[in-house]
Amino acid sequence: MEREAESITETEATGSSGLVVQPIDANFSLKDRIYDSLKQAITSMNIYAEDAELRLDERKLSEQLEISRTPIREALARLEQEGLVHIVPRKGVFIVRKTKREILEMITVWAALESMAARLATEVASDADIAELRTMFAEVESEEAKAHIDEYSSKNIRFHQAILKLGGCKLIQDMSDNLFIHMRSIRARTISEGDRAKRSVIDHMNIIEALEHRDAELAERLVREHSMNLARHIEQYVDYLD
Amino acid sequence: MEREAESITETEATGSSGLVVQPIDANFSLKDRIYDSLKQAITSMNIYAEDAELRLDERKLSEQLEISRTPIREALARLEQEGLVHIVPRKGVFIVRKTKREILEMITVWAALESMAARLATEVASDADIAELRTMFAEVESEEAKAHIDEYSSKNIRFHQAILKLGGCKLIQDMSDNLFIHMRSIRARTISEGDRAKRSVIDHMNIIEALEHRDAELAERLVREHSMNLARHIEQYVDYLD
DNA sequence: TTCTGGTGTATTGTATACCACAGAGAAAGC
DNA sequence: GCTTTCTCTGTGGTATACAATACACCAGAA
Repeated sequence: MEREAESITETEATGSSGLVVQPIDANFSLKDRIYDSLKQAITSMNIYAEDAELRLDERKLSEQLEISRTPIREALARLEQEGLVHIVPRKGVFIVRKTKREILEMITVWAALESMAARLATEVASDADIAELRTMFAEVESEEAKAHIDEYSSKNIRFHQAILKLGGCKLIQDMSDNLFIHMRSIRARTISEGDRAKRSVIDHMNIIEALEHRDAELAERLVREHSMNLARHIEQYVDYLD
Repeated sequence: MEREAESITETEATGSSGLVVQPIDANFSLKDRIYDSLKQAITSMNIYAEDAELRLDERKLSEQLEISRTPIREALARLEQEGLVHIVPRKGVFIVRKTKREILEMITVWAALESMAARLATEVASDADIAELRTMFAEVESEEAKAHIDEYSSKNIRFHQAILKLGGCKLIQDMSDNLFIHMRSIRARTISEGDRAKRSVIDHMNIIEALEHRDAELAERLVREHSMNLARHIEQYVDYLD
């Protein structure tokens, strides 16, 4: 009993008022939180701006976050593996600017994944799920969101994510999400150009109809061509990359 | 200026005028070498064996490799991001055993990527490159490699990698390589079952012909169905996973 | 003045010490 | 003899100290 008292006083001095539930930070280590935090920070900044600061300073980060460099370095190692940053030995950590070619390749992969998802969706998705696409579609089109680029762009992405989800393949979703992260910063600047928004709406409608008719070939083709059109558009008109 | 850069081909512009000492090993830090080493070690072991040791001990590794734990931990962080290992806080580092469902999803993604590569190949690959497939095909079929599972399997993979390469999309190649790493340990055990090897050879020949005829639709479909057949086969007959 | 060489500083790479927690085994109580 | 609890050990998590190197700046000589 005395030993009990001793050990308690030593370890849990802080939360002594009955029933302090603190399971919170148990499952997540610093490394994970820093990873999420950095990823969030990187993806939300415009890395293609002229004055963008692409260098990450470990020491500065450790001071800001009030932790040591070790977990930061592990988080950075993960980010490098994911392709968001590039670590140059003895030089520093730099946020990666994707080249135009890399962007185009990401869109190509995206086209491959989403068209496969659409194909799968014609087999496994429920009628109700497909019907929901129409609701989402109505939202995107009706709200004049086309005027508000940001909003339109994000709803547009959500439409595509919905299709990816309908395929029922978790891996496709995850890989696509990762691609979207890299493309997010440029999508807003491309979707609004020309009459692409209008054509995009038509494409979406056709895709929905193909899914409703359970036409695997057509759904796959429409999704693929829709994405590849974006690639062609970027190839022709975008030149702020590189 | 950028246009200038674009016109220049991506060849390595090493100034080849006398006294090229060494491009230098300075680009590789311990962390990178450990990463490669561990990846190599993990992919070459049979992680589905009953007695497989799935636990990785940081300290033991540091003693074996005669370096400190820090770079090892960074390498492990990268491997975790890649999905090869799973780090459980305060418990340990474990090599990931893919579930049957995950394997099937990887094959699905692979089908999506390779069928897209085949489609692209019909547009961008040179006749010579496609012709080379026949050479490779002959090797695979003739050498009675079918008896030697390992050899046949590796050549089989190389055939598919060749198609992926013909598409000219670097990202597709990289992502597929990553998928192959995860699948390598199970491919050898599936490819030989039943008369799959024979059917596989026929499929390959048909794919080559479709590419030669520049038939994008057919090439894409054949590649996709070839992969999805593997998925169906595994779904039905493989039960040593989970 | 300019070029070369060195030194100093800042920053990353690596090693090591310490901490917190999980799990097993031992010890004690029933 | 069984259960429970405690302690001990081993492991990963974090902090920090030290080493190596890249870059900038400065000094001296041509």
